[in-house]
Amino acid sequence: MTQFAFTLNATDGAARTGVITTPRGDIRTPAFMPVGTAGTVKAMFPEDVRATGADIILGNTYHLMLRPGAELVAAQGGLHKFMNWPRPILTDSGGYQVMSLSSLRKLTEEGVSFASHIDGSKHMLTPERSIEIQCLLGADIQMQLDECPAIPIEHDKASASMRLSLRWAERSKRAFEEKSKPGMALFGIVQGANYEDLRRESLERLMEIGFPGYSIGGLAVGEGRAEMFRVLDFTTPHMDGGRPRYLMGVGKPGDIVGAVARGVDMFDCVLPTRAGRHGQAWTQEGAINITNARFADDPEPLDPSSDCPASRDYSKAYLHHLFKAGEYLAAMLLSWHNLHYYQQLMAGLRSAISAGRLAGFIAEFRAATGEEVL
RNA sequence: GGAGGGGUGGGAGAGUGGCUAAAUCCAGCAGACUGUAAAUCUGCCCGCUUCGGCGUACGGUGGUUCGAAUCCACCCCCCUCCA
Repeated sequence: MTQFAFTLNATDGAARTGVITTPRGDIRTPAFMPVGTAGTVKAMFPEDVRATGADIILGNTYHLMLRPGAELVAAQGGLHKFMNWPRPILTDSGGYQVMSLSSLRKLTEEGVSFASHIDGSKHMLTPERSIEIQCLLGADIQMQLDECPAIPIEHDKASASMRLSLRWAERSKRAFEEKSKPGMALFGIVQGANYEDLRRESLERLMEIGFPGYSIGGLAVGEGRAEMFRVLDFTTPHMDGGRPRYLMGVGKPGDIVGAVARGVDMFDCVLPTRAGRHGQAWTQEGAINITNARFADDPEPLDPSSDCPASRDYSKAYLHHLFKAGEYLAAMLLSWHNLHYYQQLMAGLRSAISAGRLAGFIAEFRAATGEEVL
């Protein structure tokens, strides 16, 4: 049986391209992973997600725990079968909800106690329970439970939070060794806000514990692009070069390009789907909002040269109309287009790194989109 | 012809003497969204503005009053019922 493994194929400066192999299929890196929190990449059919070029998608421990329940998903044959996505799935541990649902939870050494945002019922998420749920779901790549604090945060608070996440990393690994099946992988998550000493301490301790991949958490949480890149600059050079590096929750296209240049291999973000549902589309010329009045009579598609039907076969005027009319197809087409744009961007990055021309690729990206990649 | 009801900002529709440039919803115009409580949220939405304000406004005209979308008179228009 295929085990979890990471193979580097080429590097260009700090940037790398390679393949993560898993029993459910390969993941080409740098990889963008669409987010399918509640067992669906919103407004997308799984086959269309695949057609955009996605090798792996995300699921979420907290949301699937509440509804429909991890045991139910397991009884239905696991998340892959349940949602008809046979390829790799990475699950977040619920750590992000520690931040996004901070008003609905209590944090203790033991874990996080959530009051369900759906019905108020109480749910205790410990590192052990989070891993148990991720194993019940059948996630191929799992995340340790962590605390994801927003930036800015004082050094002493960031330090205490990071050390809690480290203790949870150890507990998560023990639970994973007990519950997981062959071929599954557990990633540790580097925390420490925007403090170099804390990021270094977190990383060194995690590498002592030992994981098959390392996530960088707690970024894109209010610090801004330049500060995020500054944190990456003093973090990725110290990471295990033989393991995949996953920048959690990132990001905008320019964020991804800059992070790839700094040696990150994996990304996930709700932006292409969420912003797509809200009318924002990324194009070769940068981001546009299709609901703007200027597109009402624009007969051009988002990208006539694309091989994505959503980008190629529908005019901006039609997409504009669908949004104005509140039609479901509006969200579907723009989610599809954006996911395709992101996957094309990743494919472009991979081939540029393979060819040793990443700098040129970035220069072209900056010139075309006006994005500051720094 | 008679009786009754009503005319408020692009639309619907509150408001019956000062707290009203006028609730609320919709439409419109922009913006935001980063390990998804999001098909969501925020701002603008009479004109001008140096964003502090200023000027005009609730069918029309004329009154009452310190003050009127709100009270009075007449006129115009719409709806319902009766003939």
